[in-house]
Amino acid sequence: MAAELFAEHGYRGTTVRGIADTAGVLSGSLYHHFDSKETMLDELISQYLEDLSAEYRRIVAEGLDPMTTFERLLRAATASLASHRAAVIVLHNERDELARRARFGYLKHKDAEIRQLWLGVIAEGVTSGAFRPDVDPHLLYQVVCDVISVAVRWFHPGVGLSADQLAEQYLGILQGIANPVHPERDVR
Amino acid sequence: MAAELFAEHGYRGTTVRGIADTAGVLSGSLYHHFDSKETMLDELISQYLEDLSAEYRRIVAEGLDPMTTFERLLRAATASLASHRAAVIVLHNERDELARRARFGYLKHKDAEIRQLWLGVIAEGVTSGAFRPDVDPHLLYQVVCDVISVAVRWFHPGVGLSADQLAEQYLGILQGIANPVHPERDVR
Amino acid sequence: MAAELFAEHGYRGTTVRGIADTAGVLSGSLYHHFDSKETMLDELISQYLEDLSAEYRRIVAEGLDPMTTFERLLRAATASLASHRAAVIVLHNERDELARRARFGYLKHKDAEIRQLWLGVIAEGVTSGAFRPDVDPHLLYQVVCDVISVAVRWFHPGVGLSADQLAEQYLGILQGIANPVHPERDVR
Amino acid sequence: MAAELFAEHGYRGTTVRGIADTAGVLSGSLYHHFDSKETMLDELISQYLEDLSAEYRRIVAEGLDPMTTFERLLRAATASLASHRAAVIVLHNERDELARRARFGYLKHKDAEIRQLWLGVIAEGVTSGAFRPDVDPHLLYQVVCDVISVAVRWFHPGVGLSADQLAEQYLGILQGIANPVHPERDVR
DNA sequence: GATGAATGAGGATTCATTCAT
DNA sequence: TATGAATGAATCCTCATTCAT
Repeated sequence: MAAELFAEHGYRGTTVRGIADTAGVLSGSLYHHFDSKETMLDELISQYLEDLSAEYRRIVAEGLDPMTTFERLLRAATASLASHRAAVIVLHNERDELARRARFGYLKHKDAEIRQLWLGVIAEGVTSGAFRPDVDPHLLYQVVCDVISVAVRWFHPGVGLSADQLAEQYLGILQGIANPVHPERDVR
Repeated sequence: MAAELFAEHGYRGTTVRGIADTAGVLSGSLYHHFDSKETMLDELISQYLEDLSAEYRRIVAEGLDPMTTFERLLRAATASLASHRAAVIVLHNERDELARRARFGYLKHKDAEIRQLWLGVIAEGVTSGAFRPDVDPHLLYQVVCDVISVAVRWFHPGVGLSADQLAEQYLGILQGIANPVHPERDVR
Repeated sequence: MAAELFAEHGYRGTTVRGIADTAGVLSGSLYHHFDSKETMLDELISQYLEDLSAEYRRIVAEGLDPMTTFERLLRAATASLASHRAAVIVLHNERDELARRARFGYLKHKDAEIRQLWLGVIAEGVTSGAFRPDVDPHLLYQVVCDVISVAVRWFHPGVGLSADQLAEQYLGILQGIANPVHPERDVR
Repeated sequence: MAAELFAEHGYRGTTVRGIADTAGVLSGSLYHHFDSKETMLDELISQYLEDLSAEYRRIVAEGLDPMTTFERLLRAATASLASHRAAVIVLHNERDELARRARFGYLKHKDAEIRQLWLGVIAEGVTSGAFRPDVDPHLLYQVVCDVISVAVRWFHPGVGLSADQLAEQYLGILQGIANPVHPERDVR
């Protein structure tokens, strides 16, 4: 309930009274369930990051080849746009602001963890010759992150593309990363 | 001065007093120069959109082939990340909120104008065979927009990549849009 | 509480903090009970006009002769100086200012309604011969309004004249409106 | 220039910048001509009271009979509605507020002076039998004051009644004060 | 004399949070 | 657990006044 409001109006733009109204109670009553407005935000975001990184670890643990793993990670990422839509929006919008608060120090660590995971896959792809040798892993990761997190603004599961179709479109556009002289050139 | 604060803390998160402090005056003094906090935001954004769309029109008016025009548009876009950094950030973060206010009704019109301009170039590229026939112009435009506007969060002109180098990296990653059977395949 | 302050210092001259102080709370607390300072003013004035015009309609509905009806209206008017003292003062002082605001558009309509009611009684008095034939109904109504609304500045119920005695004094002074050749000349 | 604004929007409702705009200068420039906003108000009001009481004294000094003197005073009063329109409005609206400030202590004295002058004429009228014996001089004076000062709200010299015609209308309505058994009954 | 930027004390309003009932 | 009145700090904005140019 708070999640959707945070997503739509921003954390600052959402009032506790607004959340209470949406929940059908009075604002004072919310404080029997939450310590503070900030706690609601924290639960939303930490839950999302926990789910996402768990899914990523699961995929990598399968030990498939780099291109396939990359593809699965991308599908997991687009899937999260549907399953954790509000959290993705909020985190994207408020990340900088939150990073300044001690309470959200875990953002940096989770970020680093997830980044390492992707970078490992990409680096392996370059090393193994599956990706073009001139792909900059950091930039590629950045672009993937950007494209995913920002897509949440116009991507509506159930309308138009599905999460998987979106992933496939991205893979198509990203054809450029595959090594043209590599035997399994087509990303899909 | 207000621009950087809006970019860093968001419109809501920026106080008029904070702007005044940054400018080295008292908060009341700002009102000699601006009607309101909202006016400062408006000037920042409308100026940026004016500059950007003027540059885009200039490029299209040159009448070069679609792939070259696309490349130039992309370079202009990344260049704006340096020249209008704060405005890009603010617009990206506040667009939804602002779109609800009558005063910022022009956002919708400017958006549509710029979108038409890009879509025209992409469509021409597909028609002429320069781009792959299965490129979805709307999705490609969306991805370009997303990638550019979100890159502003980590792209710092003067540190690492230049704006032009960033554009080239993007073009590399976007190789996939070029038609492999087309004589002039390489994007660059 | 706000009413007395509006009456004494004017709407502009009354601060929300002043109202809160008088009520023994902090200024923010008032906003649990009122949307805004303007709303407090609105409630005060609209309630008064509602009460007054209801009383006037009741009197006219009795269908008594014009001079008696006129007298009763005048008594109702002076009575309102006691029962709605603050509202009368505020409305008198702020009318012009308020009439410019859309929210108080009803002032014009209520004014017209009450004016029509009085003019009807006066006109009937002139037609029936109870009032002097050269009485100008509009001017007479204006004078009555003026005298009543301005009397609120020095008239204090419980000190000196009662509201009814004030009405009688006015009727005495207004003897001039009665038709000297009419059988029931004395106003009282 | 300030006078009309004070009259139209009230003292508090008039800004120094507004006065300056009307005068075609910038607000800072006004302070070469006036100490303060309050001084502008003071000059307006004290000038008016000076002119009015001088005129009243001149009339009384003629030594005519009470009814004629009363009539002349009334004409002088209505004439002031045209000649000192803004001042009449402002004084009427702000009197209570001003009376609390030391600077405007002279208001009380001028008021008392003018009141004594009218009361003397009325009392002489009652004593001499020109006025009805049951006329309450204080109330009559009050009514005259009220009617005059409040008429300024709807009376516009040059439109409809002239100041003199207004005085005559009032005299007609006030017929009731004349002693019916007195030889010179008609007020006019 | 005029300018216009700057002052600084307020003013109305918002809102997360508390707490007695 | 829910209520809703109260808090109090913070916010945007206004405006009479000053003063260097």
